[in-house]
Amino acid sequence: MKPAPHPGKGRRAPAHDGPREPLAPRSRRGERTRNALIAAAREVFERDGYLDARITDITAAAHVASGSFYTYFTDKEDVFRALVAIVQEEMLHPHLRERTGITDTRQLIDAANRDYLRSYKKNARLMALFEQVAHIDDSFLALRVERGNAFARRNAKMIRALQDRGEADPTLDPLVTAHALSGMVSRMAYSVFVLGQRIPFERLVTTLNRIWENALQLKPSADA
Amino acid sequence: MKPAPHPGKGRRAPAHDGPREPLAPRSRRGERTRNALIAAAREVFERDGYLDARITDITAAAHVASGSFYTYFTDKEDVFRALVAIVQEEMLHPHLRERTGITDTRQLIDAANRDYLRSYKKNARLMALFEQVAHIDDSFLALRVERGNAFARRNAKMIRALQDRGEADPTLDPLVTAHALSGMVSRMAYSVFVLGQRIPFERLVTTLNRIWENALQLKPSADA
Amino acid sequence: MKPAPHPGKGRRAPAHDGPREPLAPRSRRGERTRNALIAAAREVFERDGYLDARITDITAAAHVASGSFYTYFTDKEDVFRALVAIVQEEMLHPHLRERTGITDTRQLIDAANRDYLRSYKKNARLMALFEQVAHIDDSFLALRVERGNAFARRNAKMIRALQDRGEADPTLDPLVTAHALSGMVSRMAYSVFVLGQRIPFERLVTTLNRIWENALQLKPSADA
Amino acid sequence: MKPAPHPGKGRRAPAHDGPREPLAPRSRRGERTRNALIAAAREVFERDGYLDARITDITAAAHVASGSFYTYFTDKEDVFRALVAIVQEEMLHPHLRERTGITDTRQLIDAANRDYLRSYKKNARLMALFEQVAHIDDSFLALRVERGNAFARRNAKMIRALQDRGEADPTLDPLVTAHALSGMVSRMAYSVFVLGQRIPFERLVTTLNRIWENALQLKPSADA
DNA sequence: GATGAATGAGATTTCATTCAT
DNA sequence: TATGAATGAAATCTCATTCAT
Repeated sequence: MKPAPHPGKGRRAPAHDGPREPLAPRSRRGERTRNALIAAAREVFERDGYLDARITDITAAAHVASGSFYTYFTDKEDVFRALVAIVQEEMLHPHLRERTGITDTRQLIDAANRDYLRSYKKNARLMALFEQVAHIDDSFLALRVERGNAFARRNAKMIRALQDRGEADPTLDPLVTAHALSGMVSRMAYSVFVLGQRIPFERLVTTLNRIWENALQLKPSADA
Repeated sequence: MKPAPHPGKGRRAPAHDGPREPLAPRSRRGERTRNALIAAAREVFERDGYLDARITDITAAAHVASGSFYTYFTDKEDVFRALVAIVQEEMLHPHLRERTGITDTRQLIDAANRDYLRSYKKNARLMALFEQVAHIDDSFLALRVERGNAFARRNAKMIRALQDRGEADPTLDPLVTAHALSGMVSRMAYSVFVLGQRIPFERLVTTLNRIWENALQLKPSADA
Repeated sequence: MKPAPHPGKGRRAPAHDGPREPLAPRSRRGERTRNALIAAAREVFERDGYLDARITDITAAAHVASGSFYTYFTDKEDVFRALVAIVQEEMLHPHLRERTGITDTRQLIDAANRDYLRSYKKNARLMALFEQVAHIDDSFLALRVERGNAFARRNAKMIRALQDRGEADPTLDPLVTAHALSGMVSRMAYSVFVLGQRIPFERLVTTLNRIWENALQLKPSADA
Repeated sequence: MKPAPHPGKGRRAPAHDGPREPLAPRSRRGERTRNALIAAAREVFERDGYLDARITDITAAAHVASGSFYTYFTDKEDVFRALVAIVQEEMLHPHLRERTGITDTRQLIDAANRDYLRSYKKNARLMALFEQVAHIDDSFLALRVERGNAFARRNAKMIRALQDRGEADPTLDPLVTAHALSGMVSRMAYSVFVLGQRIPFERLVTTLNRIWENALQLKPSADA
């Protein structure tokens, strides 16, 4: 029953002789408007989903005239990109490991998983949104893939180190394993926090930790 | 726009609350047309994605007048549902395990993973499509979730049995573990066959197998 | 058809349950456009009838893009409603009787009938249109009925007063009589000014007046 | 919100080189089918109204294939015409007056009104339908007008006769009066039996009779 | 910078009518 | 005669984007 007209992705010609390019705001007022639009976009996207969100919903939520949107963004994809940028900054926990001073592998795994899941849970609606958009717009998919790869590469490095020290199953392909285990965690996060799969937080963390440890065949820990 | 057309503003509401219901074809010719439409839908969906597929593209691909679509389906979602039904029937490998007579757990895991991945690879475009639609339309998401749950329940049963026989890590939560490991495999399938992550088939299978075995802490196999 | 779009099959329903509500214009320009659309609607409706009038005919007549229609109205019914509202305001002759200072019943009847018929004649095309729409859309029928009832109640009050003063046939049911006589006049107006029944205006008024007087059994007037 | 596409009245070219003309049925089977279609048409028209009735609704109600409709009728208007013809035959009360042998004017008026109202009440849905169609299709309007005129001419004759005999107000224009009073009755019938105006049958008849008598200024009856 | 009205391309959907079986 | 699938013209309605004020 969806009316669903609209040119759909990329049917419209680029038209590069068009009007003004969206600018970075120069005045303080501009700064405020731009921020209001991003906040409103987040609100509307989370509420309606990416597809059903209309530019005018966003401007309405931002208490701004519809035309003002184009002062700062070219289209929906563009605000979304800005939103992603902001949120990623918020969610960044860089060098968690080194920072916390944890050296025990088991504790490291627990800290990483726990951290990730906690953060995912807190931003569940947003994560759902990113997931949705990744399946709609290839440029965001690429982004997500790249992030996943970086993550996996880091984990692969760790696995390789453990293998070298004889602390992990040497028959595992480090990169594939890293991909698989990271993917497993993020998939479970999606299942539980977005789809509502009923698994208690603690049991989730514990089980995922254990699977990581077992999969790598870590030596039994002292406290086990 | 969910027109959701109230009982009708004024005009006495007719008995039919909408247009004629699409019926199952009664003649051989109708059967042929319906099938042509589903085949065309598959083609168009795989080519353009769910969102950009237009009804008229489908009818054009089926060499049928646009109106004929509505003889058999109510809308895009409806053909898609029909397509899913057909494909699921095609892809059904029921009781593969028991049927093959495999009893060794390691071999069972290998057979299951290998089978799943091979099938996924073969139908990659379609799987990508299903994944996309699940992120767009909640009713399809529910379908996918349910399928995943059924799968996980089956695997959980197997894990529990192994634990009871002392062949698997007894500290693992069977259902959560099943979910996690199944999810891991399907996520990797998506990464490799849809997103094009470059991992050779054999290495993929082997690594996933090994992760399963390790995660469950299976006793070393005889041939290892 | 009242699309009456159910909550939406699957996709999470957005907050807006349909498109944007048409708003009252906020700028002078908007005011002008809205008025142009109503004027154009009147023109097109009178020319083509309600059923054959297309939205695009209206926007074309208003020299406006088709989409602009939906800035102010939801659909054909909606403009029609606006048109009715405007015309009713134009045609309102409130308290005509008291205002004119006429006290003689006969003169009052004559003034009322004459006034009504003159006005009907002047707006004949519009009246025909209203009549047509009342037979197509129940909500407009209800409107017309209500108006008729109000009218009849007023006349019934007058009849009752005359009966109380012994100046009218006491055996008549005031309300039924009022309904019947009012209906008679408006029906004749329709016959003559819309259908083109060939009766000279003066003879029409005189005869209807006389029927009213006779029906009520008014005492003969002095000038008769 | 009505989808409302369709060519609308008379937009399509006549296309006189088209397919077969609808024929009168030659076989007994054909006779049955045609009758079934008319009966079904009545049912559907009464249920959904003329505008919302679809050809396929009629064929469905008649348990006949959609194509069969065109064996007997050219379009919706055509079945409707056939329906009218049949119903008029059913409703014909010819020469009521002479038949009943009533000579007293008052009794004649009562018999005529009573008869008309009773019949109207019995066929209310159909009368509503005819009324609706008259406002939609000019050819049916003409029909109704002609019927009204014939009726009025007959009544006018009677009025003239009464005037000549000194039994009715000589200042009344007979034809206009006849039109007005007949119209009044049929309008009231519509109000009460179609629109549901709550007036008891007997009071309705009595009041209308009295208005007729008064309007004509009949001499007081013997039994009054 | 902000406003908000105007634009218009384009997909969906209906159902009367035809015609091959 | 009957069947019922196929046809296809046409109108509605949406909303991203522009631009005059």
